[in-house]
Amino acid sequence: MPDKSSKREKAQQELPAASRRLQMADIARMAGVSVSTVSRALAGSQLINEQTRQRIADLARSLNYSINAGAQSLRTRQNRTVAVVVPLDSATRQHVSDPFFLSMVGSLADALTERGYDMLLSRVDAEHLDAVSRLYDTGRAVGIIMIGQWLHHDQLNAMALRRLPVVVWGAQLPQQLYCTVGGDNVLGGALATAHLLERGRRRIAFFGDARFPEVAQRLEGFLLAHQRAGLTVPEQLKLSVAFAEDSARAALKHLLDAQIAFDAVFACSDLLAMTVINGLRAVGKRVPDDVAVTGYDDIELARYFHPELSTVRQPVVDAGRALVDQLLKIVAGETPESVMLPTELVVRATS
Amino acid sequence: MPDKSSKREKAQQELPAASRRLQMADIARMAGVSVSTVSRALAGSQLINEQTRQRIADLARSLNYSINAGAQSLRTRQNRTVAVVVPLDSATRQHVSDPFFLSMVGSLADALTERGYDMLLSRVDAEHLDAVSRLYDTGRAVGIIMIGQWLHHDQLNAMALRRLPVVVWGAQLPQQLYCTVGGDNVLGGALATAHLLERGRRRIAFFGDARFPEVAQRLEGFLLAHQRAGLTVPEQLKLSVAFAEDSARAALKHLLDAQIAFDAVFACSDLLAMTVINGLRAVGKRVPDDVAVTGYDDIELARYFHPELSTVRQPVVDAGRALVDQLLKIVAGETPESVMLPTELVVRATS
DNA sequence: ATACGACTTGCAATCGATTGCAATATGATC
DNA sequence: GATCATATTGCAATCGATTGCAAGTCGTAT
Repeated sequence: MPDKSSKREKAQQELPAASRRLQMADIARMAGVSVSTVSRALAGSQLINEQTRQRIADLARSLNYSINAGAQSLRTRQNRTVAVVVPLDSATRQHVSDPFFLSMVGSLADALTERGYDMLLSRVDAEHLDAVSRLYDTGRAVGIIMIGQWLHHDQLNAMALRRLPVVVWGAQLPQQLYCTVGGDNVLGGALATAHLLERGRRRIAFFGDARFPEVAQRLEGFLLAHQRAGLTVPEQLKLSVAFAEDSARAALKHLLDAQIAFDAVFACSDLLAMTVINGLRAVGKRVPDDVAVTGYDDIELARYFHPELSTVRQPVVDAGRALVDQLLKIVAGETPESVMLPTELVVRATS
Repeated sequence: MPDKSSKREKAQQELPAASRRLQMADIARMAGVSVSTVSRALAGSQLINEQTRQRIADLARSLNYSINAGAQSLRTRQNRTVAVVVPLDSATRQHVSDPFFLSMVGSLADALTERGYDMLLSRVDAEHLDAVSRLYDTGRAVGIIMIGQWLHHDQLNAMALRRLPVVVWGAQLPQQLYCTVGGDNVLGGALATAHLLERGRRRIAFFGDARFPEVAQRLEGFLLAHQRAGLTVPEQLKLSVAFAEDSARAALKHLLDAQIAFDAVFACSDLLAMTVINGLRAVGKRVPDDVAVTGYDDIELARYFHPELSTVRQPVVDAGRALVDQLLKIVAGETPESVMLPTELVVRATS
């Protein structure tokens, strides 16, 4: 090759070949063919002679060569990466470490792996949720799965309007432009409540922060079950409790201090339920004899708890699959419906 | 522009501009400057007139434009993504769902976010661990963090030989070519054991699978503590227990059925410990009165357990930071030492 | 009026792959 | 032996950005 080379990009040439990342041109040179042929061979094109193809494939494998993802996706305009976003609460500066969300991440990782997708995991400040779109705008991911809609209904709608491929784990809301996958929270709330009522409990305290859509729906189910039983719920028993340990402890303390009678607690997460049970135990109340408690989520450790926790199961594995399925549909240009997954009550020992 | 255009790539032009992903050329056209200028403006180059820069930046922001990551990393040969790998056990076809690993993922996500890196999360079949290198070979990630070395010491060494930037959460081993970050397992094992001995326990059962390097070291500490106290451990009390619930249950059943006396259990994970405690309770043994139990990891739920679990804390947050730090050093061309993080005993109610 | 330097901006090559079309080799057909 | 269809392979443009160098503008000193 004559002096067509410029002195522009110099670093490359001077490095010892060994320490450079292998690229298609290297394979081509070693195989004595052109880059096009290597590209086609590795893509399994019919155009390439079977022997050549095999030879190139073997060579590439033996050298541990793999195609540069950036270059490939640049040229083909596609990639196989999905962004999963776990919003973190900047207000409390605390990381969303609820085991339920973590297990959802695990389930998503599996579902994506099954389908040959990679997962880009981001924690994003819930206040700057729009930063999420960057993951898509930069072409890093073909779509976004958000775990938890929290208080961000409007922002999510805005994102959907911008035509961002996004699916959200959460509740279905009226006026919702984005696709959600979630459990049947009304049913879940109703099931747990009806169960407690059936057990003869009449003063069931609700522990949850109804600003969150999912919790609001569970509250709705809670009230519905009472209504069906011809009962009304005193305001005192509807406690606004954040998904945080001290919040649950404070609420329990409030009930006890104010001497508000209650014989059951419907907690909106298993962690809340466990905190409540431990708090009750600390003041000498027995579970479920004095107070029955149900949780929500059915995290793995609910079975390990003592007494084993009665709870409403969220189908994490199905959820992971469904979230991925719906997202891929959106990516494929469809506009899939939101999905509501079946929810079931798991009665164990705390109720 | 004259007829220099070919009919090759046609899709692009015909699409309504709205549905196409915005690119630098669009911004350039709208701002009435060249692509180079936009590139420099967005990169904050001093070469660009401040007003122009501001104008372009505003335009880009208002249009929600962000630079295509693939093209950028192709050109600059760098990117800000780290792959985190959670091996999954293909033998049992079971997903590694231990809360400890999940919380490590969370901690890594935080540590990476702090440093402006994205996290690519993969679950990889432990049998085909070499697939991991693909994440690097394809240029998708600048380096790899493996959570758990399991039984793959040799494969990890091989990867290090291939000069893959990789850091592993696990134990330091002799002849180790890769960088690890881990707790002081020998110390951890010794601390818990010494504590149980101090409490007057003399027949402590060890629950763990010593094929795993970390567990082997905990066993070493376990034996060391006995030795220091002038005691020896009967073989019967060293039980090989996998990180799985049924395995723990079976081991406990074996102890009881064979009427092997024991007054304490040192379990190599909190999940194991909880399983043991529940099993003991099922047969009417009291914890810690009849049998004291300590776990390992100090997962968040250890505090929620009843009785609250005594355990050896693994510093998950520091671990995340350290793993990231070491990896970035490797990426920067250094060859950092392995890190051993401090380990402490947390005495709660089960011992 | 000319020249020179300081600022700004644009041109065009480049990153590592993919792919339409042209080019070549091979064998079959007449 | 010339022609043509078929099977393989290579050339060169392209994806969306970055960046060295050239070129342009403007003010001012000569």
